[in-house]
Amino acid sequence: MVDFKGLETFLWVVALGSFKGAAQKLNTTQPAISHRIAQLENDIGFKLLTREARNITPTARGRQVLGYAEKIIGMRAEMMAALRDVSAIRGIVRLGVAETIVHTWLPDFIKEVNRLYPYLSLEIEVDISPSLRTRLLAQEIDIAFLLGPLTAPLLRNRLLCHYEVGFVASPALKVPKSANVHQLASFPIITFARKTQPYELVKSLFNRPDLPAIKLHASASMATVVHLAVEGIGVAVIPYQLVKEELKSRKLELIHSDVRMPQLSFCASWLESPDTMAVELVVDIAARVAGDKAPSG
Amino acid sequence: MVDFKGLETFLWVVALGSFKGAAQKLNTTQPAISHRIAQLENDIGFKLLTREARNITPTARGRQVLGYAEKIIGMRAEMMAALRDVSAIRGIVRLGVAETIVHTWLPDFIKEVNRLYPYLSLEIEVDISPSLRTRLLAQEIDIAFLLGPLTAPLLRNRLLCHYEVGFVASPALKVPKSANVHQLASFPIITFARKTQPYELVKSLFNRPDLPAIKLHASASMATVVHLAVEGIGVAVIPYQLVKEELKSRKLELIHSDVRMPQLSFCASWLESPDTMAVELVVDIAARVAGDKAPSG
DNA sequence: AGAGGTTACGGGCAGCGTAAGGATC
DNA sequence: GATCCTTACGCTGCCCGTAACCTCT
Repeated sequence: MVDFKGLETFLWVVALGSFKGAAQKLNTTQPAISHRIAQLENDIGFKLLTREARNITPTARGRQVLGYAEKIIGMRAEMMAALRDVSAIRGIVRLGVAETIVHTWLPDFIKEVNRLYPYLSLEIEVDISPSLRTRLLAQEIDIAFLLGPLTAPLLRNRLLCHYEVGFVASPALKVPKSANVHQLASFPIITFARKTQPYELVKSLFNRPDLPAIKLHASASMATVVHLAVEGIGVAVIPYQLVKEELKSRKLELIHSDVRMPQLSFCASWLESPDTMAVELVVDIAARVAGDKAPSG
Repeated sequence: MVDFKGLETFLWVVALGSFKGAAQKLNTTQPAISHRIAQLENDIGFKLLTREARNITPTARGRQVLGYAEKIIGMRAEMMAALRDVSAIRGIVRLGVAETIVHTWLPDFIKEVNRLYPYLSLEIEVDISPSLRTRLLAQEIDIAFLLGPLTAPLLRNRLLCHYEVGFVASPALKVPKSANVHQLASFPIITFARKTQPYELVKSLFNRPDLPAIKLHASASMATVVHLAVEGIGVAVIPYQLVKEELKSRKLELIHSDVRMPQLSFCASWLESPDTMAVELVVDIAARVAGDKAPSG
């Protein structure tokens, strides 16, 4: 079957008037050009070139093919150019982000978007996942990076990263390194804001008949959660990723426990619509950056 | 580099919504499709398909590529169709032919033209080569099949066939089977019309001080030449091809001689001009038919 | 004799098909 | 468990480059 290589070779042979010239232009050998043209002529079913000594000209059929070949090759070039034309990706994308992400890979993500699509602006707002969901469905934001995936009609999701959640506490708090649920329940628990997935999870985990009522501190600010934990106010339930520094500097330490905490999965979510080009490209970048930073953990 | 196969595969995967479907459609295996898409995505530099379970849809970039791919594949199909569209080859081609050809492969040629290009009409006139040349340059005919090649600016030639020329005579004439130039010169010589290449050739061959003046009969009609020879009027100088039948039925016989007769080369000649499509196609057929009929002899 | 196109031949690599793997319903 | 895409692997066949050949100036 006729292929791009054959057409391109044909174009150059005609343009340069010689096989040898085309061979140089295309960084190959004369026999290769000869072979490609022969193959093209076979595929098409007609001789395309008259090989009179020192004078290669296209035949009637060749001239006809020439026109099409130019269009076809041009179309491919145009396609590649259009795909790579970052200036075509412009405008504003309104992005809602859960705070965890702000503290992990959001800065890298923003840099990458600005690098790849300098004509694209990001408007970023940070909120808890449930709020983001509402704002997304109200079309007040274009994308949300939140705890997901969300289920709603026309809503598309893309998994971005998972974070392991666990108990951390200041060494000053003297929590046993390996604590069962009863031991943990005796400390105040500090975690995300009310209505968030982790908050509800923690609540349900400790809401057992055999456990005393626990003190549950909730904060919409991650920094506050960390700060309270470092100050020894209680045990924080938080993705490890957010307290890497504190763990390293021994301001906080990991508490092993028999409480099984599921991972937190973060998704990009957006509304399906005819032109979500910019949105999808932004999601692509998010997926890549998030994957690079935290390859599933 | 992006190739037709990749684009075509992509089109079918999107159209059918599955790799498996595309594999069946394209008579190959699912892994092959998977590989081609992966390759295409590599070449283009973006993911083109979202592989969510049971739901394959193009990405933003994929939709963009889709449009180009359709155009490109369509263009190729259009090209192939146009090249094969015999109804596009229509009109009248005025053809001038030397009589020798009329008696050899012209009927086959006409049949072939009519078969391949039923919408094309041939207007044929028969004349001696010098007249054809004049008429060609005057643009009164579009192509000439004549003794050539011709040299004139803008004139293009294509070799069609060669004919061996020799002496033939009726057995009744009692010409020695092997005759030297002196013996031959004692008989009347019958050949082509005045001003033609063979006539001039014969004249020059026998125009020697050591030879008597010869009787040279010239006829613009080949049939007349043959008839005169069969009737024993003289020795004919004629392409063997034209008297195959007479040689077989012993009405004429070959005379071997020390006179070296060069071959007659017949060419198609036509005037270069922007649209010589039909003309060139006709020449192609002539070259093929002449080659088949008389592969250089 | 030299330039340029074609043909012949051997090697490397891409692409295919089979088969196993993995994910989702 | 079934379905469908992906990955692994061995193989075939194509395409390329080297070299010899042919043709025309």
